[in-house]
Amino acid sequence: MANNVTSQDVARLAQVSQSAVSRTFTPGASVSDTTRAKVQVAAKKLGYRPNAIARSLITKRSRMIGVVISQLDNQFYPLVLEKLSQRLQRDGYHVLLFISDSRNADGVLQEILQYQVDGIVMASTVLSSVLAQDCADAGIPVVLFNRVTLQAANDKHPASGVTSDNYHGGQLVARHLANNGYQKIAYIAGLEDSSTSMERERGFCNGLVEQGLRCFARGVGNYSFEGAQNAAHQMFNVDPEKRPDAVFVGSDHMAIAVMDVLRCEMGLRIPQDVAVVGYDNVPQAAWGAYQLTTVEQSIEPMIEATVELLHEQIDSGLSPRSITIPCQIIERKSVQVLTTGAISTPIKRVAV
Amino acid sequence: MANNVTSQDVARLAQVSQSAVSRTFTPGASVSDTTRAKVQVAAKKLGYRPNAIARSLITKRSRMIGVVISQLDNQFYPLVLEKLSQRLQRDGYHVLLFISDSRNADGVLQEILQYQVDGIVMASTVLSSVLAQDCADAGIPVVLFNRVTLQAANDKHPASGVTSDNYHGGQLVARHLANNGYQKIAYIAGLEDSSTSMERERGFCNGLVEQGLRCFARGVGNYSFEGAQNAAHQMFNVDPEKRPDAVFVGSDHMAIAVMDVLRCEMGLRIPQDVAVVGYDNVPQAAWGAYQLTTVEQSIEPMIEATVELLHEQIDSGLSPRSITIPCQIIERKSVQVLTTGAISTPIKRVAV
DNA sequence: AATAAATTTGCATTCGTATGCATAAAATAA
DNA sequence: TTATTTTATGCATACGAATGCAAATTTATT
Repeated sequence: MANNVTSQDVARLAQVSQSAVSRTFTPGASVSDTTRAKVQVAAKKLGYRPNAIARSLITKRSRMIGVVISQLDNQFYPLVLEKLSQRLQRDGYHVLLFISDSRNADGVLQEILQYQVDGIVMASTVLSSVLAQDCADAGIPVVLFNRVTLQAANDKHPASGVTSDNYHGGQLVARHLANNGYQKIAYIAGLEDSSTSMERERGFCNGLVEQGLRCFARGVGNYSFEGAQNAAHQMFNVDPEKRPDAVFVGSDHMAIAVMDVLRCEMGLRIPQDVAVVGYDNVPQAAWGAYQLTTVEQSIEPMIEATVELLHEQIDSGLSPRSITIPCQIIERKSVQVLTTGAISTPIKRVAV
Repeated sequence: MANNVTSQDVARLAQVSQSAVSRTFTPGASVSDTTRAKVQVAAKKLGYRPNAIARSLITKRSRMIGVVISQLDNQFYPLVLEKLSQRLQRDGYHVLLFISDSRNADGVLQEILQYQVDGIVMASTVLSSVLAQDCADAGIPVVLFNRVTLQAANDKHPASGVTSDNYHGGQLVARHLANNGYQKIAYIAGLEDSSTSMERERGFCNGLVEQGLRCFARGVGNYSFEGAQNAAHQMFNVDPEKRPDAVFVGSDHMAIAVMDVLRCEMGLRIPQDVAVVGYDNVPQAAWGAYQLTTVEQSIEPMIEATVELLHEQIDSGLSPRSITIPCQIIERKSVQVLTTGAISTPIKRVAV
């Protein structure tokens, strides 16, 4: 923080008032061309750079958005962060980053609030929704990214939210697997209490029922690599006939862990022995070694919606609302596709 | 930015002066226990939260560190960001994030400077070192992460830097491959003008010479997935005898792209037909499908050094300096290891 | 109990910029 | 040319917290 030259200094050199300097750097303010020119010359000569801190103090706008995120090991989130940051930069906002972690969550969020951020994006499944509530109560616009507030009871200050259509995504997977003849279809959940995982599972199970099936087995991976490995072990370390012939995993990140366990540790072939479907469509899902069929969560429209909601609340003072982004299945090679034309009723799949 | 209650409000309610309120929230300031208690009660009642913006204005310390980063698709960088952010949070600093991208780099960096950050960490290979110079000239401590300033000429304001021992890393790879009997050893570079890629290549080539070999082929992947795929195509789409039997790739991210091309598109086996070695040791390198032998860049010590350098410059006003972190080879299964005991001279490897 | 020393406290000012208000200058209309 | 409107400019103040200084209070010393 070593920028010493102030608008006063520039004013002195340019022989104008400090107001004039301020006005040349404030878009839309009233300054004559001659004055502006004088100021700009002086400013350049001194290397003047307006002090955003001082500006924030008086305008009560910091032009900073607090972004709370975690699980950066799941490639989906770095990508979100990248796009979101670039998108906000385009609008002249900057990202004050906070990597959440169950321990310090509360404390550091308080610190973020001290920085008078104009809004907050919470893209952390781990974070309790109580914190989101705190911010909303403090009058700061909050947008939940990829998650949803659970408690509808205390709806005095609800938060905005953007999610993909998790229910429908799960449903699509159920149909896809059932339509391709799989019968013993399992689910590996993410975090038990996360809205994403719950919705995906609900859509998935209902989808199965719709196809005359039911969920054959269920594990929990907590959205972590290790969690998914454990779940895979538990689920597949059983008699072959009690083993699922397909598994829907709550995120690509976990699905890849599952595939590694299945192939490298248990010698199973994908998709011949087991089909695997993920969720997110992270770049790794397309990698040659995995070729994972998955449900795409389109980052761009989700970001776009997030920024729109932020603006609605910051600039227009509108009420919070939720936006759901449609999703679609991306078919790759981790599911074996029946070639016998259109199928209406499930067909018994036999060992290959 | 909707926190309306100020230290004045608290002072009024607690029946003390504004100074007293300020002092209760300033560690080490002189306040009696009774006053502090009164203030804390009032503050809690009003939901008071000190305004970090106002504080920064007067203390001339924003407690924000600007972090400039790019290539978040390469898992190494999200991990760096995560660790760095958490480490800075521990010290009461916050991260103002800037995703760089060749186009807007200059403009947005100026904006970051306006926010009076106390220091800047540049972890973007893409960014021109001119910008680093600009910051240093502005008197703001800069630490280059995983790169080094090229121009030693204008050493009036050098920047600090943290790198792994890239030269030695390259050398280790050369020895490892040569010692295991590989003879036609190639290199796929990252960005041609990045210090990391240059140093790794220099160490690698010298290491080969040391073993009586020379670099058999060379490609450029620019640290991108697509770049690496192209480089692999060019390098391996040739007569089998003109094909390398081992390739050192400038980053794991690229190495994985190369492996996919080699295996899925060209039907080559790793390590039987071609050995592959990467750099970084990202989590994916350990994934079952890749099992990539690589050079580890230890993130933790690199972050630790980065924070140390920042503190040196911010708090103690010391001069910039550079720190090099040692690295080591992590052996996995993408290189075939000779089992014939210790080897002093290169041994001709025959087709398996 | 009286004095000296140490600790609290409040007053007033400061940080760097934005902005309402009144005045001065320029542009337009009569 | 004069009157009227429009546009520029500077002055003074505000934003919210931190801090040097002096006065007031408490504590320690004799």
